[in-house]
Amino acid sequence: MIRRLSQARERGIPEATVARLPLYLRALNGMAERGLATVSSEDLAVAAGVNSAKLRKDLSHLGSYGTRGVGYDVEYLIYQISRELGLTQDWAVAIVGVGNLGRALANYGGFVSRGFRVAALLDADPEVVGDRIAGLNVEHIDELETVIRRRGVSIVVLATPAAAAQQVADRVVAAGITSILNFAPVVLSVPEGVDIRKVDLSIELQILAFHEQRKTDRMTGGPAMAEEWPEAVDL
Amino acid sequence: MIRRLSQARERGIPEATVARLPLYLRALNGMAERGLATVSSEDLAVAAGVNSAKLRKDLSHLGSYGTRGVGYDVEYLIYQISRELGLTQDWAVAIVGVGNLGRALANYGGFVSRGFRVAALLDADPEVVGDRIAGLNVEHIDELETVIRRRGVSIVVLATPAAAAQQVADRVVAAGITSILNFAPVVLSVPEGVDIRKVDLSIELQILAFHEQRKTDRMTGGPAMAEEWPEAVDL
DNA sequence: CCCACTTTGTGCATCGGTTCACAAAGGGAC
DNA sequence: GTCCCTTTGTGAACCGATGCACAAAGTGGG
Repeated sequence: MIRRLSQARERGIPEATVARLPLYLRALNGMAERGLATVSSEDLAVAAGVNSAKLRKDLSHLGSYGTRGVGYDVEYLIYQISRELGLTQDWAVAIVGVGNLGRALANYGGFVSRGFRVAALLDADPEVVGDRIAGLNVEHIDELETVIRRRGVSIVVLATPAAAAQQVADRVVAAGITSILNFAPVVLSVPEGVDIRKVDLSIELQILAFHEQRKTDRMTGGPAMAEEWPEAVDL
Repeated sequence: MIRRLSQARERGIPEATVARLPLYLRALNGMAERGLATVSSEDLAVAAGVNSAKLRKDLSHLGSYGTRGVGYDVEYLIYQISRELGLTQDWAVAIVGVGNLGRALANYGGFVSRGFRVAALLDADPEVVGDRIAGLNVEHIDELETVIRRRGVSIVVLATPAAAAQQVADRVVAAGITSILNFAPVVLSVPEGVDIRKVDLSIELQILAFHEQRKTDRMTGGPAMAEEWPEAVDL
């Protein structure tokens, strides 16, 4: 018996591929809205901003969903990617920390794109507890464990000050959460098995600055070449 | 003549290393505040959440700044990394799009950590133009080119709706900007030589969902294994 | 001055990811 | 049915990044 499906599906999609699937999904949704029925790897690759060989290899990790000579069925591919990413179920998300950023996240519409639902907002500041934001009541951080349990929260977004993040992380992990999106500028330490993704504005800016500096250096003929430590520290 | 410095500094720090330098810098700043004079690669690596061999290799790309048997001088290393990242000069940043997110960014203190200064806020909505946010006047997007030129803006943060992002990107590029931090959920197309970094909440959540699903699948004995396309589309 | 100990810097093996380039597969015309 | 055209799926070469493991370099004690 020749197994036609799932030659490459014995559990294990490369991390780099997983990170691109949401991109493909977004491009596909745009195409579906514009009424396209099928799309070639070339066109989809352009829309997603990657090269077509990479796109095909990525999709091949999910299964063999294209038709040679034709391309991919847009709706079908949307379904397959959504399923693979786990977006056919809906995920209850709790946001901890309702400062400027937390508020922005709560109100961010596209964030509830598909599959995600903000189920709770929590904060430690009695000043904001009770406020109504994006149709939700802000609850006190003391309710954290209860809220997670009662509302089936499985993903927590940390938008707290840096100083509070580790402490909150410990509590949500203790409450059984294994997926955290961290906006606080700290390195969180969590037990194995807990996934953390980090978004850090400051780091992104610094990376840009590095490249920007290099670009302007090039124009002005390189850096001062022997820019030394201001004090008299000789190597 | 044996060149003692810059064996490995002939222009070209790996991208992966650049992305970690800000992490090291943050950890080092914390240590400097606590009064530490020197630090070993092992300790710094733990603080930054990486492994020590990687840390040493990263630092070796900047030069040979450690002392065997001792470690690294905290202040000196802070200076070297800052210089390499271009943080010894200050960068004027403009934020375009003053919705919830733009506001949060403008107010985000740690963002002006060192070297960055929000020099302008711009928006297309006459409703918000003129508002005072984080000590700055919100200006109309028509002023974009003027503001960039007059205030020496070299990094632009896009926090506009998805639909407006490409158009704004075209304008800032035309105005000479080559570094963009994009928060809008679109793939921007820009000429070669322009650096774009993208922050996308929705994508991060989807990646988390993927892993979360996999974890729960494992517990319940794998996915339904032959979960098919709902309609009668036979492969 | 010498020895024991610490810690850096790096050569090397390895791994994961990207890209090329092409055989295999399907569609459509005649 | 046959031929030609399009497009997928993938083997294989390549490239950058990671991690091990150790020699080289420095410190401090006696």
